[in-house]
Amino acid sequence: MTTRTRFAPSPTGHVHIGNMRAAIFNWLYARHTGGQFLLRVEDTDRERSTPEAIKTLLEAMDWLGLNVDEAPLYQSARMDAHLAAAEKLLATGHAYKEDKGGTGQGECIIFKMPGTDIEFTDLVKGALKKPAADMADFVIVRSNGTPVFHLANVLDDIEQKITHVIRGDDHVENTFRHIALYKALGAPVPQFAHLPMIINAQGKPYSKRDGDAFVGDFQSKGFFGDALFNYLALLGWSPGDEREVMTRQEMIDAFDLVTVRSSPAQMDLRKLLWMNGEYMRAMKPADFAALCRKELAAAGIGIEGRATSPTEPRSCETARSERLAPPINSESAGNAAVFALMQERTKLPSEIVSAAAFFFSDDFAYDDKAVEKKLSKPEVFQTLEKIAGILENLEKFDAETVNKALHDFVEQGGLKFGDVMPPLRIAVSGQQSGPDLAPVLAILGKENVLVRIRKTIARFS
RNA sequence: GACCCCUUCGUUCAGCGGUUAGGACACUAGGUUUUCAUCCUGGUAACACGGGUUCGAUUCCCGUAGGGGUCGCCA
Repeated sequence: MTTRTRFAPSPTGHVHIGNMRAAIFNWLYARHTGGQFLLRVEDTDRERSTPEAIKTLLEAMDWLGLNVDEAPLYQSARMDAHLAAAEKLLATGHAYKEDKGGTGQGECIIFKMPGTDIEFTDLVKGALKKPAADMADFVIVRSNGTPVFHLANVLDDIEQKITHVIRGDDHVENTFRHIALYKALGAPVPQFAHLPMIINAQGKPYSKRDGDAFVGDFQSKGFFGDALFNYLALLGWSPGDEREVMTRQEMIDAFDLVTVRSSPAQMDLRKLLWMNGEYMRAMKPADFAALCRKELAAAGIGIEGRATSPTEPRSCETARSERLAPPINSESAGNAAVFALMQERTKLPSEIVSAAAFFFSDDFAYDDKAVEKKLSKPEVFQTLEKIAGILENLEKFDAETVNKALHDFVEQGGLKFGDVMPPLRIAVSGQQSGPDLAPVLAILGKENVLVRIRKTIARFS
């Protein structure tokens, strides 16, 4: 018998990270066992289950690569079947009608617990047992005629032939009731695996106020679906060895439910960030370049020529002449060099713009603190002037040549690197930190570097 | 309150009767670098507590404490 797992969320417009981890474990288990992974949309709450909410859900799954093997089952379409089953339970004596609480709202249908102890072996928590005395009968159809979660959930799992119910810890108590339902319905009881919750630093369920709690939050911040998947898979599970950054296939191969931990786990956004950086570095240069282009374009920075600033049209010749020399040439080699420099030091796409914009725009902003700290003494400007002179006379302007020229300058002048490099970096980039300076200068090109140095001198001396 | 579950470095995952208790993130000290980041080499840091069982417990059992979950005509 092939395994069939499912993700059964109720669409609310947001997909909680804890829910998504349950989906990931379901997916991983189905793939590991060569079975099927299904989706059931529990959309009986018509208020919240809007088309947009369902779309959000589907997009989140798609983003994380959680492909399903069959068309989703929409619970709202199953009401007749649920009600019919309730009638059957009534007919077989497993349920009865009652005006519970005597509210006068009419009779609801109540499932009669069998009166025996119920036990099952949870795949992650082990043997679990509940005595008959601790379990009360429960409502399966409301007095308004609508089915309750327990009935609908079990019936749909039967309909979808689910063999392994992998879900959140908060459902363990329900499981005893569900097992009784399966038996009364004459259906085989599936295996259960209850996942511990994701908690915050206070040990409470991780929620929105603890930080990013929804899949969409991570997506919009630029995290990769694969990185989040990888991180979440490792929250409560490990392959048994010391691998952490793993491919999908490696995770599928190593996954198992019995090795899932049964204690709650806390989100560590810093480790997620680190992992995202690992995925960033593992990207193909071409893919990373495409990402850079996208980010820069979104920030209004054209990388094939001058900066494109919507507020500053550059058609006027006068305005043009006042601007700096053109930024680096638009040859793809130049861009590729920038991207290569960035790929080594970026963890989130959003960092690209702030760190690399100066390559493409002569309108880069100066870091006030850096200026105050490094460009305050008069002699700094003399030094910059000298450097400009030296660079201007260089025949070649590749990183190696530039690097040697700068080293020679420092040594012959009896200076310290700290007196020379930081001001120069600020002059050409506005920032006090960044990639190796020589390659940066080489990429910018001699003309740009000279103009930027002189503009800096003019502005701050 | 009742019932159930959980408890190894700050976080996370290993360990499944005998280990110098390991890896990763974070932190930190050096190295590399003009700087930040990357990278390399180190370091700090944990078995909640008390009883058993055993030649021997982080590992097994029982308590205690702490934390969490569930007790709806919500899902």
